[in-house]
Order: sequence, then structure tokens, then C-alpha cells
Amino acid sequence: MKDNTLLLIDGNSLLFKAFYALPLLHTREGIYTNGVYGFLTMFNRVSAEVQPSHIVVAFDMDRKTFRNETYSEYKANRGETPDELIGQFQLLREVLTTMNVSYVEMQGFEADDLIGTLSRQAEEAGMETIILTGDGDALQLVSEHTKVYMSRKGITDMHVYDPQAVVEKWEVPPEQMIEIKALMGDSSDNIPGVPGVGSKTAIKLVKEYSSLENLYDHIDEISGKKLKENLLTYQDLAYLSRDLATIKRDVEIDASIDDFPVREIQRAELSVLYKKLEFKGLLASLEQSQPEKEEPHLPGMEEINPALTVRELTTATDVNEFLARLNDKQALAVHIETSYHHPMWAQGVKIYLAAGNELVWLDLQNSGALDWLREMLEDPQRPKYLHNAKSAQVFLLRSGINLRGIKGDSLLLSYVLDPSFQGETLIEIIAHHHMRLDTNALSLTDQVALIIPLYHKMEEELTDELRCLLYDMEMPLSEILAKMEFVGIKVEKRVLAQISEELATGLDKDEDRIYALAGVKFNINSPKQLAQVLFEDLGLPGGKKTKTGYSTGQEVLENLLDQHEIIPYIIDYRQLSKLKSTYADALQGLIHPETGRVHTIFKQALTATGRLSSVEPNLQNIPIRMEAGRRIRKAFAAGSKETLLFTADYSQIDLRCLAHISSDETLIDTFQRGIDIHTRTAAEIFNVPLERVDETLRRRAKAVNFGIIYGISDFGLARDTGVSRKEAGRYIEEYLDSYPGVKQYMQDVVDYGIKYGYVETALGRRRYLPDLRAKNKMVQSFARRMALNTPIQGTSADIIKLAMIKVDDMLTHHGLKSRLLLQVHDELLLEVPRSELEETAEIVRSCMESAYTLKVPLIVSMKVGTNWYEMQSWE
DNA sequence: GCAGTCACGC
DNA sequence: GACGTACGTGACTGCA
Repeated sequence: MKDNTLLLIDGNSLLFKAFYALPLLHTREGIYTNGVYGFLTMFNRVSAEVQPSHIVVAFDMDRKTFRNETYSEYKANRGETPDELIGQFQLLREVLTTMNVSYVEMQGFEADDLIGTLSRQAEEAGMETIILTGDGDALQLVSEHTKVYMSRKGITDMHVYDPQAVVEKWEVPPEQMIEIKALMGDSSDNIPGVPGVGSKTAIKLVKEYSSLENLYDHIDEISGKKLKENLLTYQDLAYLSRDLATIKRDVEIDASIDDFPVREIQRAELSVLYKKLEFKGLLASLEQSQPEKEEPHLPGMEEINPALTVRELTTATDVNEFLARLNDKQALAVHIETSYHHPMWAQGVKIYLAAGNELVWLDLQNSGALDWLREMLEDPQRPKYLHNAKSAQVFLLRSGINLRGIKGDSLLLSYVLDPSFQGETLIEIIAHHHMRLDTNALSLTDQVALIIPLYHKMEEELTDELRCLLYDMEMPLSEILAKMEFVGIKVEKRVLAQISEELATGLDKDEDRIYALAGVKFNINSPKQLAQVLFEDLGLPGGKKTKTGYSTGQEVLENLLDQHEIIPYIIDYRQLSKLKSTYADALQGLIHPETGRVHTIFKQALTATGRLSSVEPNLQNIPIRMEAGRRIRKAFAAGSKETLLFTADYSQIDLRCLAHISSDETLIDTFQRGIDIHTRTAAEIFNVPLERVDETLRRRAKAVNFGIIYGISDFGLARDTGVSRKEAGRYIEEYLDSYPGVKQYMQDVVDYGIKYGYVETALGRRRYLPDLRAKNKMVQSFARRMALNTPIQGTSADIIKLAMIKVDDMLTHHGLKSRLLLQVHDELLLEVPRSELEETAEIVRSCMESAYTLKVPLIVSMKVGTNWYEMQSWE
């Protein structure tokens, strides 16, 4: 702690800020907490950073605003200050009392005036002062010894303003902030200002004239007629505004800084309060912050399961003896510890088995260990519970062991309960389901012993629908994905190396031209350096964007195409560079030496919508649109001369799902009659006959359809189509008028989401969207788009998952060697012996088209080829 | 290590 | 008047 630093907090503005920045949260008991939570987060962060010796929080909840209303009256008159916020003032006082932080409720003058007066006292006493606030008023107090911490957006982006920072941001010294405030008529606070004067104009005027007095002395110099008129008409208001906005620094107060030393927090009481308010994170950091004190006791494993024994099995006899003692149907938790997260590349470390009070493990360095367990692992009658069974399954397949009898997977269970939960490790899931354990003290063996109890605990939360989703979809799929990962796909290193060389040649040429045209050598891969060259050295007009400086993204570059001949080379360089590093080069390193194939991991418990994702490598984003990139696909080949690659993709599956979910008659009619959906949409929204729809109209309509599916806004649509935002908004309106079923769906799904807190797919997969109830408009509208999009994307994800299960099942039952290799959202890729081509194609088509019955037909188109580049249509 | 930027897929 | 806008993965830079 520093011995002379004063932390002054504007309680009102900070609570307001937090309240509006965070989604409206309440505890199970119905206590609203988001404002208090945000306040404390900011408070803790700043006080940890500045380590003050004195703290004061100032409130003025019942002060009169300039409109001569108290907040309560203001609320009653305008309804703008919600009850949920008002209640949190009292709550915050309670928290501060428990924290032993002094707060002062102002009577007769404003909280700002206390802050002003105390900061003056502090300056005179030679103390450093830190003001923490949610609005900009206090910036006028910034000086050599006084800094302001202000949250700019949300509660995480805290900025420090010292005199220099104020000048950088506002272009005037701190003491002139007040003149800007006096002039600004359009700001949302309680200070009136001059109507028609926005922040830019105000700053410009103050930069030029410094003060109101000087401005009005030179009022004739103002060129804008309307501006001058307003300034003159509202001259009195400007001066009044300045008085109102000026923080008084000499009010009479009964207290002095010495009355507010930092005192010891009442930890026990605060901890109780945090628990009641469900502040888990704050509670954790409170408990962490006092290591020397006795830790609040969380039970470890020894108390949960005191009878648990842990031992190593070192011989086949040990193993047999252990297994023999189990009941016939006794479930086992199984966990394989590996040296690396990728099951195809990892070495085994240990395998753990837990049953009842016994936990045993075997050292996998011992090459015989897995053989001793083979029979048990492959026994479908022996129920097994795992966390991420797929990973264990792939690992075991490398030893020729086919893991069977998987009864439960805690990772998948957790995912169907709540796909938004971002946690893949067992320990994260245990902690998330707060089993009231000291998760820091859980060893890996403890975790394995917890798999079955955890599983049963989570299982209680399943609804019937989610249970089906887990046991009839995700778990069977997991086994199929395991096979797909294990099989991998053949990638020809030679082809990639060849492409890489060609790309390198192209890059060299581009590089030479770029350096020559720029006149300097620089790192073209560095957006920062590139921006320097383009917008400063070459003086090209810089489109703005990005936090760190000029944007050099593709869109910006394309707009500069006719401005300088260097641009096309940079665009080309970017493209080639991406292809070379991400695909041609990186992919080579992922070819497995033992198989000559790449083995992706399909993440089955990651996306919010139910889609899969693919990593190491990501095989769901191999280039296809641009020819240069598409050539990468030449390296993906069938595994042998006797086999071919075969793809089958759903046509417009997302829009078909939309037709189904919304029951929109026009949409259903379009698909039932097999009309091109984008053309039909164009005809509908542009009001032309089908045969008059040209390419441009169709392309725009396609973007609209795309936008509907992805739930983008008019802004996003405008960006994608190149029309104005207003125009894009009109397209959306026209669309909704043309497809009233869709419009109805949109209302219904959002209402449903608000009512129940989640939305769901046709198969009952849920996504929780608490932000639908957020007060913050932007947060809320984001959640609305999720609500619209998730049932559509999620249903199509569900359908292709069902199709994969059917396809795999049918291939097995027909004794075919054809096998699934990849899934790319709406496409399946298989490796097929030439001799099985016709049979497989028929199976794949029928399985996919009948995977799930919608109100519209599902259509699949198929292709075949020797590699993923040269694919011919099949039938 | 981490955030920011950019670019690839559906 | 600005905000900052589907779902993902990954390479790279530049800063700590």
C-alpha cells in the first residue's frame, strides 16, 4: 500500500455504467446484481493497481438534477431509470459497508463536488489522487497529481487519463473540458448546452477560442449561419451549462481525507454476501487474496470418498484379479492420460480405471498393458464412462483396440446440457457443475474417480428430448467420428511441396514489384508496416477502422485499386501468402508418418449451434472458391488406385430448415416445386416476374437469403451487397413481407427465447440466450440474431449428424469397405472402392435425403473423383 | 503468452 | 453520432 494515495469514486456514474454495460442479471432470489457486480469488478481492478491509502465513494442518489427532479421523480416522470437499477444502489451500500469502504451520501450538493473538494485537499496535502468514474465530467480535475480512471465501453476497458491523455483524446487541456461540455447540446446527460452543437463542433470551437468569453467576444468570426444563430440565441444557456458542469472544489464538508483510511475488509461477512449474490468470480478472488489466513474449507477427495484406494497394476495377473472382483455389470470409469492432446500423435502415459471405491492405473510405457485390458475394453457388456470417449477411442484404435460398451461421455453430456459452456477438460466440467469441491486440490486420479458421480449428477438435469439427443445422436456420432479421425485422409506431400514452390515464386515476384513501387523494403505481412507504406509513404487516402490504426483488409485494398498500381500486387501477395503458410506448408507437417494421411480432430462439444469444428488441421476450410486456392485440393487424394473420393452435399439445407421451421407457404412451395430459391427470393423482394430476374438481382437476393440464415443485420447485409444500409434494411423488410411465415417465426422464436431463456432446434438441441433480456440494446440485438439463426443452423447440423449415423450404419450392414472421411457442415466426403461406387452412392443419397423428414424435400448432389480437386458429378 | 489483424470455409 | 454485428481455425505481427 502506498502511504499517500487517495482513491475517489463516483459511485453513481460507475454503477450506472456497469448497469447499462452488462446484461440484466439477477440471483435465484430475484436480487438484481449486474450493476453492483460491474462496479466491484472495476473497483477491485483499480484499487489493486493503485493501492490507495485512502478511499471514498461518493453517492448523490437523491440530488436534484438541473431539471429540479430527484432520480425517483425523474424515473416516475420518464420511466428511464429502471427499478432494477434503483434497488442496486442500496445493495451497493451494503457491500461497501461490509468491505469497510467509506462512502458518503451527499446532501445539498453533488457527489462530483465532494470529489472536487477532496481532490483539491489532496493536492494541497501533496497526495496523489485517483478518480474512478463512469463519465467524463471528472476529466476537468485532471492535473499533475490527479489522474482519472474511466471505463470507456463495458467494464473491462479502463482508461487512465493524465493531462497528456486528455489532450490526446480531446485535443484540449483538462481545464478546458468544461467549455466543451458547456457548448455540447446533443449529449445525453443532464447538462443542456447549445442545441445543434455536437462534440466535434464543440471541440473545434474550444480549440480555437479556449473559453466561452473569448468565443462570444469573437462571435462575428463564426462562419456557419445556423451555428452562429444558435450560439447567440442560447448564450445564457451556454454559461448556465458551464456553471452546472463545473465541479465545485470548495464546498463545505464536515470531513477530511484523514477520515477515510483504507480499513480491513470483513472477509467472512463479505464472503457470505458474495455467495448470496452469486458472485463466484469475486468470491474466488476474495478467497485467493488472503493466503496467509486460514482457507475456507472446501472438501477434497479424501472427504468425498474416504474409502477410495489408488494403486498401480503391474502384471496381467493383477489386472485379471481386479476385473474378476467386479460385478458383471459394474460400470467403470476409463481415462487415458497421454503425452499430447492429439490422440494420433500422442504417446500413452497411463490408463486409469475407476469402479466404486477402487481406482487402479497401468503404466502405458509397458507395451503389454493395453493387451491385458483388451478384452475388457472391447467387451460391449462392460459399461464404461469416459470424458471425451472419442479421444480414447482413437488412441486405442492405434493399438488395434476397438473400445466398446461406452455408456456415457461426460463431455457430450455437458455439451447437450449447455453448448455455450466453454470447457473441455474434466476438471472444468467438475468445477462448472459446482460439486462443491476444491478443484485446485483434485489430482487426475481424483478426477477419474469423479467421472461416474459427475455423470449421474448431470444426467439428472436431462430432459427427455436432450436425453435422446445425447444417446441417439451425439454418442453414436462420437464413435463414427472416432473412426473418421483414425482413418484420416490421404494427402500427397509431393503435391503440396510443388504448390508451395509455385506460390513462393509468385510471392517473390509480388514482393519485388511491391518493394519497387513502394520505394522501400518492409514486411508485407505486417498490417502495421503496410499501413505505414500505403497511407503515409505513398499518401493514399486511408480508410479508417481498427483500434490500432489504419485497416489494410481486403475491402479497404479493393477500394484503393484504381489509386495506385501497387494495390493489386498486395492483394495477390496476401492471397498467396495465406495459401502458402496455412495450407501448402502447414499441412505438410500434419501428415502422419505412419499413415501418410492427415488426421483431424472433430470437436464435437464446441460450437454454440451444434455444428462440428475441425482442428489440426482444420479440414473444414480448405479453399474452394478461388482457383488459386482450390488447387490445394489436388493434394487430397483417394487412398489407393482402387479407391475414389466421393462427396455428397445437401442443397440449400439451411433454407430448407428455415422453410420447415417457419412453415412459410411460399418458401415451402418454392422447394416443393424445385424452383431456384435465390431467383424466387429476387422475384419476391424486387417485385418482378421470375423470368425477369437477372444475375444482379439474383446475387442480391442470395445475399439476403444468406443474411437471413446467418442472422446478420442491415449493416452486415449492406456490407455484403455493397448497397446502402438503408437499402439493405428495405430488402429485409421486403423479404419479411414476401415470406410472412418467416416474419412470424422471427417473432415467435424471440418471444420463446425471452420466455424460456433458450431457443431450440427441431431436434430439441438448446442454446441459452440470457442476453435476450439485456437492457443494453446492442447486446440484446446480438442475442436476437443468435435466437433467429441457431434453430436454422442447428437443425441442419442435427440433420447431417443423423445422416452420418445412418450412412455409417448402412455401409456396415451392407458389408461395404466405403468409409466416411470428413464432414464439412453440409457435405460428407467418403473414400469408396471403385467396385462399390454405385451401391455406396445409392446408400449415401437415400440416407441423407431421408435423415429427417422436413416439410420440404432434402436434395443431395454427389460427386466423385481421384482427388478432391477433380470431382465429376455423379448422375 | 496474448491481443489484434487478416483470410479461409460454411 | 458511434456503436459493431453468423459460426469456426489458424498464421502472423508486435507487445508484454
